Amino acid sequence: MRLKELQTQPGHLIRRAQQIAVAIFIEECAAFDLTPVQYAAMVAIQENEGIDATRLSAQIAFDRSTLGNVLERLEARGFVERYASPEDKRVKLLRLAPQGRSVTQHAEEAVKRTQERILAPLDPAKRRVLLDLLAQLVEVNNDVSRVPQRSIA
Amino acid sequence: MRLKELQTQPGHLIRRAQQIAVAIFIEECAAFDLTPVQYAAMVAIQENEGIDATRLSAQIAFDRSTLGNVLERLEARGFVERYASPEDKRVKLLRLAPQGRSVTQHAEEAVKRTQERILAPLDPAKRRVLLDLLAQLVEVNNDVSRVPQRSIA
DNA sequence: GCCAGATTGACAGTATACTGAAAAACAGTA
DNA sequence: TACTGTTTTTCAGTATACTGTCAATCTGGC
Repeated sequence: MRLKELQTQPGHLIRRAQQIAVAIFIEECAAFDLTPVQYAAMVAIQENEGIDATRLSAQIAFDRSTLGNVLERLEARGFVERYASPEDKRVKLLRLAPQGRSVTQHAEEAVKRTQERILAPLDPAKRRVLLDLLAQLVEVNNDVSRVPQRSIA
Repeated sequence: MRLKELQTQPGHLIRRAQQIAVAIFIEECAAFDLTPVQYAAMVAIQENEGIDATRLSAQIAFDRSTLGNVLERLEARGFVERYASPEDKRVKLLRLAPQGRSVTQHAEEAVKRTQERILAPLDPAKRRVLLDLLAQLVEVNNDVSRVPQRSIA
């Protein structure tokens, strides 16, 4: 395949879009030193206090192993607390520490700006179309990536 | 922000799409043990024999540090050769080894299948729209990510 | 010819993202 | 109760992706 052709393929365009989306996020959230993944994890934990890591990974579509490292860093920074489940000794439950709640709240504006900047090149009608198409693509292919889908109790 | 809302934002959808696109690529190209990045690098080197790593990184929108590691692995597998430039002692030039040419050629069908599978959830009209919108988004935001744009001689 | 600034490749460090394996703990059944 | 199979976490290993830094080298202006 020619390079020119490869650059018009969905794989390449999606990879570039991801690079750009992350770069904008890091830029906007520099004051909080947060990554997209860390922010999503904290939002999900806040809404599901006492969730365990496996179920959390399904909620935000992370690889389970990756999430372990993310949580370790968030715990080290005092944003997330892990505590043993009283019912199941294998499980560690998750909740936001006060600092984590504070950071998540203060970063919200920056996250909103991030999402706007990602779509800025498109007019409003096209933005809706793009989000709609991406949502379809992700939903139908949902079971392709390793992310667990099962038992989101 | 609510988790439900976050999951409809471009950042999340693009990240999921990237996870899915890579997973499909790895699956389709399992016989060749190639990643999307490695394949793109070899296609670009094949078309630009004697290119150096910095210019290559601009062609395929890689971070230069990342590309160094990718090339190291490709060289170790005997797919790519690095040789000193006769004109500039700082520079190492790149070319495909015979094995690299062979693998690139044989993987082409699998790569095409990959791109089709990524877009499979959408009907042909929507596929064109999605690719068009992503291309716009990527082009306008091209200078956001760290990837070098300059001096694509 | 010489020097200041730029370029190139390499390196160390951090953060996703995945595979595969292992140990601990659990649940259901015989 | 003992056994089997599953679940949960953790670990080691690999591959992008980025930041920042460094030494070697090149280039342009003097």
